[in-house]
Amino acid sequence: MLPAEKSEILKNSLIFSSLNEDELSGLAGLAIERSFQADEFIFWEGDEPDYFYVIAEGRIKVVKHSSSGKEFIIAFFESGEMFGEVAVFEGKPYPASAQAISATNVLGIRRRHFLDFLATHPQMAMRIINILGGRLRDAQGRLKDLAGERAQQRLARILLMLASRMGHTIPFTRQELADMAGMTTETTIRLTSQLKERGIISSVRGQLIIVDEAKLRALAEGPPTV
Amino acid sequence: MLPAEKSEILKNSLIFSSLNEDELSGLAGLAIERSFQADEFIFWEGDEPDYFYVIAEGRIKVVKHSSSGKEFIIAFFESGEMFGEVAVFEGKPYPASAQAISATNVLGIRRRHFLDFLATHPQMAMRIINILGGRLRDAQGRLKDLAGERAQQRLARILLMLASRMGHTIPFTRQELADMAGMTTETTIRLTSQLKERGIISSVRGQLIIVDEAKLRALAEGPPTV
DNA sequence: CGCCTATTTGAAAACCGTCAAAGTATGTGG
DNA sequence: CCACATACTTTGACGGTTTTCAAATAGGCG
Repeated sequence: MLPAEKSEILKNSLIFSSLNEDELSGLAGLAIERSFQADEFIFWEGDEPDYFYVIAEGRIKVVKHSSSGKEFIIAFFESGEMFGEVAVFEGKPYPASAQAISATNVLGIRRRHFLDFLATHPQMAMRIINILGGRLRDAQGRLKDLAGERAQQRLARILLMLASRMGHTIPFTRQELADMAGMTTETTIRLTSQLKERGIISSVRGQLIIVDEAKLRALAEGPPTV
Repeated sequence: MLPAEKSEILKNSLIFSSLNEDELSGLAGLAIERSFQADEFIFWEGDEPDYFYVIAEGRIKVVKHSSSGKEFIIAFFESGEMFGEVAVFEGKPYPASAQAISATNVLGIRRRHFLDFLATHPQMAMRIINILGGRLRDAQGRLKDLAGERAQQRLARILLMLASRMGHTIPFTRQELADMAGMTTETTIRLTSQLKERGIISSVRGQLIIVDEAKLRALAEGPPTV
């Protein structure tokens, strides 16, 4: 891949879009390209955090496994987004694994290089703070949901969150939705079947379409007002 | 309160400890002091994020309420720690409420002042990034626990987390532990009773003492090896 | 067409929540 | 110093939501 292409990818990313050409090509010179097929792992929980990544193309999910082996999807990311950054900042092993959902190309930047870059680009640090803040807010909202809401509401909220990022067509299987909402595939199927009967969603194999967002939003808010 | 006292408090905080005297007194000049009694709220979820806070003395908890009114403790903080920062960085309403656990004094710094300060102190920004990264890692671990682990293991992990921060004597009621672990008070009591029978903890009203940390750690890892 | 994966359905059971009641520290006021 | 109020802890029974296990159906790709 040409350096100019790497620059272009970085320019299109959420974090680096504000950099000028010189800064971009400086970073691009440090970046390495890696490609993954669907289901391949970019890194595993516990690995040393040598790289932080920006997605050039494709989608990845960040997962953790419970002691019984059940998978939980902490987050998923698309092109332009970064991942693996928390471990890089702290210098501790990755707290979760990253796995490609579809064929994916990423740019990786070495921990050391990235930290040096950050130290010399204060506005970049502020941007990172904002992104981390947003992710923290998000995680805390999900914590509350998992602790206190019923499966029906958790699923509705996951669907709304996905819709706000990707539009009304949601390209995930029931199993993936289940792993995001912290429930079993069977439960997700039973709940989505209900939603289909009520005309709130429609679905085809491997994806789900939100038909009536207003009703879904009402469901997410609380139990059907008695 | 004298400016010098405010400086002293900031100097003892986790985030500002690396600042020099001039920087400290500059910040101290911007800080206001506020006091709260146990159970008073410092701010409510949804409030405008005018201030970010550093604890001078006391303990606070950050809570969210589920749609059914159940309380969930997202985090708690002691002297020297900061809270309310996520909202301040993003300029969006506080995502959770903050409530004093005991009599508490805090220093508040206005959003605008703090952002200005950050922009001119890059090493401070890096520190914030580290703290946010740590909190994010923590939140993600808890997400996985809530989604995939049994009540027994969740409780054990909460106790271990508290022990690592406060020592083996844990000054929380069963109800507070329940609100941290995402379960009911009754379930917490039943589980702690089992732990007491097995000699892993002892307890008096309002606090709990870890007697056998090794066994607790084994429990936290997974179901008792059959 | 056949295989693999995704979706669906059913029945039984487990875990934990809910509700109710009672016991036990702690502190306060008389 | 005792009595009472309050909050924390404990216990039991029951029920509901969700998981678990099992089996069948259906869609897409080579």
